[in-house]
Amino acid sequence: MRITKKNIFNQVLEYLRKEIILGNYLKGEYLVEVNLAKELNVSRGPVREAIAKLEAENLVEKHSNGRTVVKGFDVKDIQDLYDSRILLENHALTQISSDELKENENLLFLYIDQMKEAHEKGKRDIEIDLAFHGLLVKMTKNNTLTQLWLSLRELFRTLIDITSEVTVSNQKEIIAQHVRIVDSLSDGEVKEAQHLLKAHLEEACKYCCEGIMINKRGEKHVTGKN
Amino acid sequence: MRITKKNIFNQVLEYLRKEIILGNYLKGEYLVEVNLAKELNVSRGPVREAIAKLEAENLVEKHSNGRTVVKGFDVKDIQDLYDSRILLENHALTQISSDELKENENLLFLYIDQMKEAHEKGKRDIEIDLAFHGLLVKMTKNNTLTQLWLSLRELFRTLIDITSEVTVSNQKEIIAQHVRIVDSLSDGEVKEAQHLLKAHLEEACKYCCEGIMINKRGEKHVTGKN
DNA sequence: TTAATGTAAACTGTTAACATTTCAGAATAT
DNA sequence: ATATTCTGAAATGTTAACAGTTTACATTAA
Repeated sequence: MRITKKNIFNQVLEYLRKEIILGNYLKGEYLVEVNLAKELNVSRGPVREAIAKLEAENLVEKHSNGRTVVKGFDVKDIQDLYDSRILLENHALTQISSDELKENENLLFLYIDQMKEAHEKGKRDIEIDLAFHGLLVKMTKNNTLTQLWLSLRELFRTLIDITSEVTVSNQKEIIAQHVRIVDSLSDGEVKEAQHLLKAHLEEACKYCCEGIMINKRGEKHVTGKN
Repeated sequence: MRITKKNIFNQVLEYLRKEIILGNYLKGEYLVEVNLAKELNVSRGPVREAIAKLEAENLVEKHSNGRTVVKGFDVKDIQDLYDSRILLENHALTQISSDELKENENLLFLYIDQMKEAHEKGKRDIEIDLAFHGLLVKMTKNNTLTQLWLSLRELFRTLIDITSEVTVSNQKEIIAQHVRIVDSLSDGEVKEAQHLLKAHLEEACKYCCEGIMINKRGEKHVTGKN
């Protein structure tokens, strides 16, 4: 990996997150700060910070003796992630006040327009997609709910990033689904919006699993030796 | 605060978490690594780590310039926390297989017995209480759901710890509610279990809000000056 | 007076070194 | 042979110093 001088911690984090998801670090493998620091030509500080974040993302586990072991990542984990995201976002839909919706409707449609724009250029704009879904949660005004959603955000960003070659094709349908969700919400049809959102995310999950399978390195359980 | 030689990072974290919740650091106030390090007689490393965790707990916010500002904590935040916990745990109840339940029923009742034991000694065992609720979530086998719940755990531990003088009185009722929840689950009455769990946590929330109000320092909005 | 510019202090990001704990294997005793 | 104790290596926890950026404020120009 090429590490530039600034924001070292973030670069290390993104590198490790991607490698674990892709299976280049295997379940049971130890992450040793000194070794990683040497490999990546950085000091232990940023590596330590990155590992702490990976722990919060459930990709590694810190033992009581301080050592860090990779938890691995497979299709089941993707499904768990999407299941939980469906739970959070569908709950969010029930908690949005009509005032709050009115205030943010324009922004929701702006995001939709920006996705259309990107799609016309043959691109997929992950950030805007996540901003759209994030706004649905933010509109609840529930700080904890928002925080929980945000704690999954980077993981989804990486997942979508890795699998974008699979998902870029059905961008048009994704955008249409976003429109339908907002329309249902505006009409006060919360149940309908929930149904649409669930289907939307389940489809995304399906494509994501496919995309990961394609890119993932072959599984092989490693018994924990450094 | 007295800082002992080992596990400095954790001590700093718990100190800061408690202080922010109690309102001894106010909304808008800056957390400066160098100052905190001097105040607590430790180096910046552990302080940095602690601040990163506080950020994940939504108690502070890191600006793009790197500076850390306290987000504050009030009754609304407690309600958000409990609302989200109800969401996670009630969803968990729907996802527990009967096999999984059979396997863990004994452990659930063990926790209940341990709470009874503590109660007979006039104590309240926070850890066991949290272990009980945590097991409900773990039984879903959904890694993400479990992780989300765990990310709230320390915050709840601190909250319950601060407010334990209020909640220790109704320990007996809390234990009885735990029993009823497990019984409903065992009978396959998931809806009933959800209803009981929701009421259980809403009551806990109420007592927690009371307890915090008693212990909290008077609010005063500080405009962000170091 | 207001805006622009320069500068020292304050603060974070990063690195490197020191301290302590944990681990693995050799040496010893039973 | 098996168990136990010792010892050095390896890894984490912590500290301290360095580098770069941002902030705050004084100075200058319009």
